[in-house]
Amino acid sequence: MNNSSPQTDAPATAQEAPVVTPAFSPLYQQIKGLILQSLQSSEWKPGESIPSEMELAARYRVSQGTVRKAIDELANDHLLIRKQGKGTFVATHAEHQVQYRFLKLVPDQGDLNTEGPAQREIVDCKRLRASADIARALGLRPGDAVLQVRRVLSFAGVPTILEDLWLPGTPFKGLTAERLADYHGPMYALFETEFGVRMVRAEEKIRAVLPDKGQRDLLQLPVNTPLLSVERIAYTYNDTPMELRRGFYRTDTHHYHNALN
Amino acid sequence: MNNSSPQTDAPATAQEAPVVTPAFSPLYQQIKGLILQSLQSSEWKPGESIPSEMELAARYRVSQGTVRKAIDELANDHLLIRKQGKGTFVATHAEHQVQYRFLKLVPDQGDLNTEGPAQREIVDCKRLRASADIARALGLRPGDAVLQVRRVLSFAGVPTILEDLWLPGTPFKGLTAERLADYHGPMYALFETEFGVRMVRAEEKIRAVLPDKGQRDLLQLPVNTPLLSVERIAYTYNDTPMELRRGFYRTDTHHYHNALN
DNA sequence: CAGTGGTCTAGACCACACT
DNA sequence: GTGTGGTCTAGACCACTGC
Repeated sequence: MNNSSPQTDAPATAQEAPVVTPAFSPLYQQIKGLILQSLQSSEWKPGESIPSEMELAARYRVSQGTVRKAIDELANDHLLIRKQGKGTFVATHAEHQVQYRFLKLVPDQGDLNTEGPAQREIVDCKRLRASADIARALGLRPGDAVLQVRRVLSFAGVPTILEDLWLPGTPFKGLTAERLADYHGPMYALFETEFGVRMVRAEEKIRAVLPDKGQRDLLQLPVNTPLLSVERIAYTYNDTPMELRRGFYRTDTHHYHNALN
Repeated sequence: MNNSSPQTDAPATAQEAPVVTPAFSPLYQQIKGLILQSLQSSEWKPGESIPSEMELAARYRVSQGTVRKAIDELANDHLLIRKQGKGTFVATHAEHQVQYRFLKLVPDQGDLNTEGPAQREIVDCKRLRASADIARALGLRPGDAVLQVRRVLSFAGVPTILEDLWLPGTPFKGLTAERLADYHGPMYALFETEFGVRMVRAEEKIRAVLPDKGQRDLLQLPVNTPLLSVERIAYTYNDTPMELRRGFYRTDTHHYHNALN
């Protein structure tokens, strides 16, 4: 736990030794790493509280302030949630607060509350072998088993989002259209509780496209209606990609909202 | 500076007295507010260093740790930039690090470095009276003077972005097409140095649209090419809107990149 | 009331940049 | 070396929650 041999140290005899050895990791970063390990190994599960700052300080033999700084960063990354007077909890996609953390489509008038919950329809759900680009996105090899899901989300009865998504077959063994349809709540919450896969961050590439006939029909669109194409890769711990999602959003009544800070 | 009369206190005799008085503002938040005032009043200008933590602690009669926490938050908001060993500096849009902080369009292959800088062409720049929607967005009254700018950005010679932007007339008195064309560097950097207006955050509404003929010609597009419509409102201190920008992005060679945390 | 996170302080020491 | 921000500690007290 001291700095004489931090994890990031490179052996002095390494083949391609770096010119400088920037390796220095503060104690609180190391603590952060240890907490992260406990989260990954499900020692503390989503929704549960983790030990108090004092307990963790004793466990890791550091001061409370150091644990605090580690937790601060994890809370900032939305991996933990602090609740004054109650404790620190493992974040979960099931909470209403963060229900739509990754969905940035909002109605032009009103907000998600006035609009009410989305109606979901699973169009398709099947296992198949990963094509080259799917495999690359998910860090798999072409031909590996993946699960493909297609669904439509409607707001106030109007089909608004068409999504295709691909999941690696191994971690999601046993996921079926029925289980998806039966589950009421965010899809990422189901992934957490049923498969122990927690999505912690994502990246999106957004384009304007014209839908093909199949997409147009599913969304009941007139011809020449441009759609927002949103390609998302969602990551679990360790920057491991766990989902590729290609969404097509109607933007005549909704828009993609983004805050730039 | 004590909590007996924080800024957020509400008079007990207020007409619509809240049921609870949550008014409690930590010391470091008050310090943050004081630093913010100095930034607004240009006591410290963009690019300059602010006093050291010890000096500020003495000035505000608090401990260094309290000042540190205030600065931490301001650095997180990108209002200040900390440089170990050198000092803390007022953030500026002129630095290469944050040059394109608000532009999320990136090339499909390579990155901004391989692509090189954008070519800019000012198509139009004129003063006019604000329409109802422009006025609403900028917090003005319809008929107030505004500056309207239209420009095209090209990458590797290919027109890629068409932007219309509106600025409130008063703060930007003296801005002309010539000054815009002559200035080499980010537009927001010019706003800082020439008009003392620093943009600190922005919000964007993104849609997929089909361009009209005028837009199509300026971007030299074939018919039926959908574009990304990006409507941005940029704010300076105190959440004061200072710019409305309507951008149209080609997304056949580029995409809008967004990180979800 | 006890237990939790949140704030504030004071002091020591480390890493980095300049001179 | 000196001054800057960055880390770590230890202790005191405050605010919120639930018993």
